[in-house]
Amino acid sequence: MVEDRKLAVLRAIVEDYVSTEEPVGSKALVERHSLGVSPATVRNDMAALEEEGFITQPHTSAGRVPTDKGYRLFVDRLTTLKPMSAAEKRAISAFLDEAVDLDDVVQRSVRLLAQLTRQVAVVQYPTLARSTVRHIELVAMAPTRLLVVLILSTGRVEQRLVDLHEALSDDHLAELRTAVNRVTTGEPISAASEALSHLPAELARERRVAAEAVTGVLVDAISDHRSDERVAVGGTANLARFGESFDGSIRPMLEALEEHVVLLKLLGETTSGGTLTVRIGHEGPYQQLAATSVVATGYGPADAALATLGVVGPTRMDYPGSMAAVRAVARYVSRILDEA
Amino acid sequence: MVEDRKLAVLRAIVEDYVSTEEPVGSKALVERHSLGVSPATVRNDMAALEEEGFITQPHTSAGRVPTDKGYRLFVDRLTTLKPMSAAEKRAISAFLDEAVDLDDVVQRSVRLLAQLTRQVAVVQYPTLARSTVRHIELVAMAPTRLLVVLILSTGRVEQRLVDLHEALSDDHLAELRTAVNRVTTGEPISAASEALSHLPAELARERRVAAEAVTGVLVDAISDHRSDERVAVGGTANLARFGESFDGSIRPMLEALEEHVVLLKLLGETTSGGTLTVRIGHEGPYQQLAATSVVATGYGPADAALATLGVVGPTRMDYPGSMAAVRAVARYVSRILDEA
DNA sequence: CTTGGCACTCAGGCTGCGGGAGTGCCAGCA
DNA sequence: TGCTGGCACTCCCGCAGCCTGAGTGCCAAG
Repeated sequence: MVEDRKLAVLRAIVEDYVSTEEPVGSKALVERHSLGVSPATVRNDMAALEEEGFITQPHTSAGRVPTDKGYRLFVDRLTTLKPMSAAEKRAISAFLDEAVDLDDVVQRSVRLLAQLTRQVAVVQYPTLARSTVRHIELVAMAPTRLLVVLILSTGRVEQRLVDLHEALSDDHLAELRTAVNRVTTGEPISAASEALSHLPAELARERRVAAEAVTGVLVDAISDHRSDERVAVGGTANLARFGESFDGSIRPMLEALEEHVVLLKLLGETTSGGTLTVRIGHEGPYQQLAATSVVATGYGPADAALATLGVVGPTRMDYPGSMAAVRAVARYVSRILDEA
Repeated sequence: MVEDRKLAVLRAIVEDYVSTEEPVGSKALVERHSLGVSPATVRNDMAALEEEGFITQPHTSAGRVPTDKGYRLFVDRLTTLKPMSAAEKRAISAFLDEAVDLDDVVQRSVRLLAQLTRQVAVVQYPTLARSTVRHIELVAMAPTRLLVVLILSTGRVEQRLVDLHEALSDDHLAELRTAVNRVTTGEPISAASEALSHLPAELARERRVAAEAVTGVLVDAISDHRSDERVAVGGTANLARFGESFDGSIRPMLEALEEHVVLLKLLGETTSGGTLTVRIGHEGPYQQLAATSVVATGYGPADAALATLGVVGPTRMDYPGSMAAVRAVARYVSRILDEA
């Protein structure tokens, strides 16, 4: 009973602090939330909550502010993430449906997420690791020059130019094309890579050199994890709104947003299934970003997430809203990718 | 003679102000620059410069600060942009040479430019408008589903899925592939688009439906100027360094960086040939960004620039350095694109 | 045209002083 | 045992005033 009220008080503190950005006092609390008790009672509860480390005072005679531990409790036990309204759902769905290709899907998602949450949004491009090869195309650009196009199941397209030592006839080219597609189509990229590297040995000697050049570049493109590190970022302008929420400077934040590797680490392990990950302040891997929280989730087919998307903001952020938005966007994106 | 000294004073003011970010007074000036005259003399010159509108005082009894007009004069007449050092050149060249594809070139350029200038760098992706069609590939993904891949001379690759109403035999597919390539290869995209839209009419009736679907999607992809609006942005973290250089808030700046259309307008008309464009403060199209300057130039083949790249920063920026860096990067990027 | 001298101005840092929001504690009451 | 009103206490914050120092404009002399 008393415990329940203490939690209600904590919830009220978090909500008020998030919306006003100012330490919240006992009097203001009872006025704005109908707790049914007097300020004095609330003060007692607050003292207890402070004792337990959920809230703190910036200085004597100031109101209380949630600690990271307080936010954690709030997120774990006090949050019911309100579902998106029907109108919002329609808007999301309509906006994402207009996307013409993978790039566009990612761009749109990041914009959408930034707008919905009014925070900085981050969307990782679908990882290569889980995709399968859809098709490989070889195009002769010049007698000794080939364009190699690699198309993956996620819609990602990689292309490379290959210079050959000697000209390749159309027939040999067709043969090679058939061969590489035969061993790779439908395969996950790891298997494809494996198969490709064995391929030249199976061919007649005179084609082997050309084949090696082509498979070499393909293996290279496949194992090039550059694209695993790609992320799209949006809503940076929202940082300005927070001004001093990040104790002092938004600099570390801006730096993190530039370093995609850092961002990915922030987003954390990609979780599959609808699991939302919430990292609050110091829980994250970077000292510099102790005033920063992350709400993220994986997206892609239910059983095997392709990548992660989420929002990054000050610890004093609207968790229920952000969580709902992140989950909703992840769902819609997953669906879109599934259809394509 | 006197005029010359006045200009020297202006230059000194700009240089000092840029490096210290503080209004510069007559005494400090003669100490740091060997002007060979006394502070009193400098004061007279300053009064004249202020009269003419090149400098201003934030308030009485403060030092002087250059006005936009002052920067303009500095850039137009007082700047000798020092060439990059040999080491810098090598570094630039080496870094850009590692790029594997167009995307990578752009990404690397933007990073490089941001590092060299310690400002926010912006690189526009090569426009479609001036590119020619290199190849079109049609790949059957399923009996009634085609993947259409459009490869342009700049290295850009667009891909679209097309659903057909009825299955297309391999022969017909090959025929169609030959046909679309015949009328488009090597053509600039405007001509290619034109040619494609006439193509179906030339074909036998039973192939026309499929052809229309394919050419339709191609024309669509070609005339889709989405990609003309694409830009890469880097070095945002440098904004933090400037803190209050943008009178008050970096917000408008952050917003501009998100809106690619705005950014492109900021960069301005793409100029061909080595011409550097410098926009200072209010000269730009946006009221909001009156404290912002842009140094930009076109890149691509000497006669026909493909797109623009540059840096964006506070009006109090290092113009000679930025200009040199922008020019150098533009040159190297042009060369790389030429080779590819 | 330059220079040293001089009086003047004013932003910014420092100090001191309430006001007010908020707290902790305590005694009384249900 | 838990809630409540009262009360003394703390201390941030905003405001007013002071003062210093950098910087200026003007002037008369070289």
